[in-house]
Amino acid sequence: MFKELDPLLLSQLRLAIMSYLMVAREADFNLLKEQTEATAGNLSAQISKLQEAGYIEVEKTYRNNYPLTICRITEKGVEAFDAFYKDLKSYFE
Amino acid sequence: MFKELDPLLLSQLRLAIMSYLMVAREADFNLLKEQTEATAGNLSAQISKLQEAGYIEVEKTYRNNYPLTICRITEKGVEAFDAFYKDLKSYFE
DNA sequence: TAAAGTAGTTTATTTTTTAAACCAAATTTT
DNA sequence: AAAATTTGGTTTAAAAAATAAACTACTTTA
Repeated sequence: MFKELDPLLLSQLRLAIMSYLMVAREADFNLLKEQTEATAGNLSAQISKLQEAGYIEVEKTYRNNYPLTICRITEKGVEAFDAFYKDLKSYFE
Repeated sequence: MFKELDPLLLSQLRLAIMSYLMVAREADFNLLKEQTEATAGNLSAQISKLQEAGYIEVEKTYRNNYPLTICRITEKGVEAFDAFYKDLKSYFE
């Protein structure tokens, strides 16, 4: 009847991060912060969870002498997002 | 960019309950338990939350000497479900 | 009448979320 | 050139949510 929904994507902020990355493919911390309107702490925490799950990869580097965190969606992340969308459909006929 | 998602519906079990009631309009406790494959405790807790929010109305009665809990979706519940679906779309283009 | 089943509710543990505090380095102000 | 502020985050800790397990109350069966 109802499909299991990936709990990692059943979260507004993590879904927004993934949704943005599905299109943009990569984004730095501040861009994600602007796009999702999240607080830095919450964003940092949710990025870590997506990274641990292997849905995104995170590169920590520097730009103009400031730390720069770049997030990229992985193939696994794309698959999880697509599956989530498909599973979600079972809840709306 | 991304719409706020009703936290009450951003829960697998509550969404399943509401999804079922969107079609069936009403269901008793055991039917919901079967349809959603939830444990009784979890179902009881989530029904209470949906009731408190006014998304469903709950009638406690008896049938064949056993307690019978009937859940019905309200107009507010229908609106919330429709709005949730609409808002969710912003995450999938 | 004791055991088992039905229909739930309550309790309590675990997980999640999220705001607030913190850190290190860079920049600006005085 | 200190002191204060800003940037780009991370860590912590308190609050909220999810859920399994225990419990209640009544009924049926053996």
